[in-house]
Amino acid sequence: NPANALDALSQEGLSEEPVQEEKEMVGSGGGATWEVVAAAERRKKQRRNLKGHRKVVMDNGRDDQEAAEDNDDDDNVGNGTGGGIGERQREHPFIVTEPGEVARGKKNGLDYLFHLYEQCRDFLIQVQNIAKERGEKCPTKVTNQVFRYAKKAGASYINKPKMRHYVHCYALHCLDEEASNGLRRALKERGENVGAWRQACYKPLVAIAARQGWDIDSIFNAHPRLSIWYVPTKLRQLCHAERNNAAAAASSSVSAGGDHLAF
Amino acid sequence: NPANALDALSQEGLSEEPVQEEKEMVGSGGGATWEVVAAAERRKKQRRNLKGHRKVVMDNGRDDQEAAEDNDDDDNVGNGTGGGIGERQREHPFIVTEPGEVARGKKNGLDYLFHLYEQCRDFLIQVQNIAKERGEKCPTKVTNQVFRYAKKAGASYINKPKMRHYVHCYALHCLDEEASNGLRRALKERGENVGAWRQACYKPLVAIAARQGWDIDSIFNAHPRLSIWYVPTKLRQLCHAERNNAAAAASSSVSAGGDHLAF
DNA sequence: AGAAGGACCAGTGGTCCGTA
DNA sequence: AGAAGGACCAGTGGTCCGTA
Repeated sequence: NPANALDALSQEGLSEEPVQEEKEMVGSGGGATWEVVAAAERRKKQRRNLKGHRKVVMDNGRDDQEAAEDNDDDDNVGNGTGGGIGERQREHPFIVTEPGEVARGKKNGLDYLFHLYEQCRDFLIQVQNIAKERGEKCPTKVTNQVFRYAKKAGASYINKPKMRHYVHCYALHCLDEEASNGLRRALKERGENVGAWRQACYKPLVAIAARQGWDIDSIFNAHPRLSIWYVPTKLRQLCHAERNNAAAAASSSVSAGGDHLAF
Repeated sequence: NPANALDALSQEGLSEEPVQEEKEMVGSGGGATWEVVAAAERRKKQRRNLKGHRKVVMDNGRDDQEAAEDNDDDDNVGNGTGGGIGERQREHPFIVTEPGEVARGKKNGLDYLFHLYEQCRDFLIQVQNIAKERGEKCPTKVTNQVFRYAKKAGASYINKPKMRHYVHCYALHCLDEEASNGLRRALKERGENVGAWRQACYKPLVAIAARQGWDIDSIFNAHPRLSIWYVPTKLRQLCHAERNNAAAAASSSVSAGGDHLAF
């Protein structure tokens, strides 16, 4: 039985491919299935490399176009970026905290991270209400439109790349809070960084999917707070790869050991 | 009580706006609500006019890129474009036919139109099955991907603008086949063209929506064959406008005549 | 004049990679 | 080295308008 896709998570960077190529990939433990994905990825990268370097557009002034709509009430309940007006700092990085623990220093904790997901949900509900009033198409997910709305409403600390990056961590928090809490305590104790915690969140999620017929989409959709988030690509790929591994294991145990039972 | 939005359907081209501007608009019967939409539309048109004329790219040869995948079984059950190989004609135009009636001459009938919707559904199901097998995102609606798949599978007579154009006609056929059949017979008897029939399909649909709390999205979603189609913009707008009219009528009858009953 | 559909365009989902 | 997020890009939903 080859290394399964989950174990491959801890092997990133060990492939023959340049390290950069394998980032966020599911790993090659599954064999042919993942070669296809990896090949598509390579082609994409190549296309990109044919183009010039990224344009850099900086505008240090305020965007006056919608300044009037800004809402300066900062209901950022994490440590945020402090009170510096007009400094436009980044948010403080996350650290692994236990449930209930407040991050000290220029850091934000994981309860704060999960709180951001709840805030996005509130913004979605507002966007939905406006759409319904106007008789317009009503989003069922947290879309670009919702992120734009959040920004206009003053929640400049919410952005799409960040929220998408940690969706599966929030999923575990929603689907099995006990497991999520345990994982946080364990990773904190080991002194791991946020990236390691984030990686570690995949495994219990795939285990949940295994118990529910591998249908990660319906698992997301069945949970009221989770259903508004797109299933992350990598989580979907992991579930698929593991389902194939499980099926292969089952069928080989039938053809090898199963004979004794069947006849 | 001003002309309601549905009656306004038969008034297209009577507005003070240039005729072209009002095409596919809901009508101005509703007042302020529709002024906003019309204004947005005008701005859009203006933006477009600032740009140059459309580029014209013609390639009269075959697109060899995916010729190998072509499927020459023509299961077009309508009159289609006949057997001319490599002629690349358009489909014959639709005419208003009664249920069961086959169009004669270079025309296609409405049963054939509805059959195209069923074919799209079959193509969607195939795309969904492939996506599930591969563990990829699985579309729930007839998307660009499905139209592309249909074309590759040889159904070159299916295209997005056509299918979107008549979605609400198919909706009526799904939701109230009796009413749909009656409308077809009536419009045929009056010698109306397809455009007139298409316009006439809106009214009974809005009446259905009225009976179901004006929620056209949930009406579509509740029907297994209809749920795979996006609700057409104009139908959504008509339902919204009529809901507002109905609410206004109800509230004015409360404030005017309702007094007698309430006190 | 009525109709079919190639082609366009604004804004999407997805995430890379220059930045701090 | 680890992380936050501006910015990019391929492919979408929507439908106009040059064409037959």
